[in-house]
Amino acid sequence: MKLLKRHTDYAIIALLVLAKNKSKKIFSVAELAKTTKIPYQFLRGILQHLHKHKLLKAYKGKNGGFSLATSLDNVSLLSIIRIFQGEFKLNECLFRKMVCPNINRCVLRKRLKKIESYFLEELEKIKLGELI
Amino acid sequence: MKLLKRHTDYAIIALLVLAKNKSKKIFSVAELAKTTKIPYQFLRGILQHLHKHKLLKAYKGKNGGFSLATSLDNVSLLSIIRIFQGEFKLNECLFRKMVCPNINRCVLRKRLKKIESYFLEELEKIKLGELI
DNA sequence: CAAATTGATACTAATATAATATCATATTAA
DNA sequence: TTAATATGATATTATATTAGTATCAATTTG
Repeated sequence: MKLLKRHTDYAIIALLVLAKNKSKKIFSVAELAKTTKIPYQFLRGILQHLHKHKLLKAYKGKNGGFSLATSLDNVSLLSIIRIFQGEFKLNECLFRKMVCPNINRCVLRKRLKKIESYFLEELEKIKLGELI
Repeated sequence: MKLLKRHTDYAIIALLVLAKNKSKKIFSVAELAKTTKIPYQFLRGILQHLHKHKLLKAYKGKNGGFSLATSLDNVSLLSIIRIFQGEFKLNECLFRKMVCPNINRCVLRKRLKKIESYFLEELEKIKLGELI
């Protein structure tokens, strides 16, 4: 079972290309699609998402495109995952409340929550800046 | 993003019912489906899977059914997840080798592998026996 | 004003998950 | 012995998620 979706993968690849070419600054989707070999329309959607989440600046019109809005040292792997995959939920459908009528007391839920928390903390620690 | 599939959930529910009714021992799929409200055919497939993986004994013919093949103290949450979901893969499609031509040296992969390992170890520690 | 670019959104395709149906085989009890 | 009742195996269908495409509107710039 894959824990990372293609969206997440592509987003990181695109962000790293932007970070590696600081001199150029603004890339159009077409340029990025070409250098990364990510399907143009798909990549467009991804970059628009990153823009909505303030990770990219967008420039409309001729010679427009996207540029990094922040240093990747401040951007965690987890933050990208969250944008494209939402939260990881480990105890989501377990038992559908049959076993644990009282959620607060349920030992299992607590343990799962703890595992989940560690997982998220570690993914938060990984910054994209380290990958350039 | 849900990390547990319905199969896993249902499997655990069924196993717990079997463990809670030690006196009865053998349950048919029909009985289990009724008490757990899990769709009959779906549950059948799940129990057949658990049988294949030696967690259940199967009895064909009239008055047949399934019984626990082992104490749930020996059965981890992870083992059930593995049966129905396969392995969790955290670094599966990350970068499609663009960033890391040398897998062995890649720092990111090592870190992801470590997170993954902790995750699996903790899920292995949780035994279904504790949930009865 | 024309060309190039993103914004928004609707659509299609592929894959994975969930659920159902059915025929074959084995067992048991009347 | 045989009819009823189970599971074994497997094929099929339905639904949801993920992946990818298309398009029109709005904006910018030369």
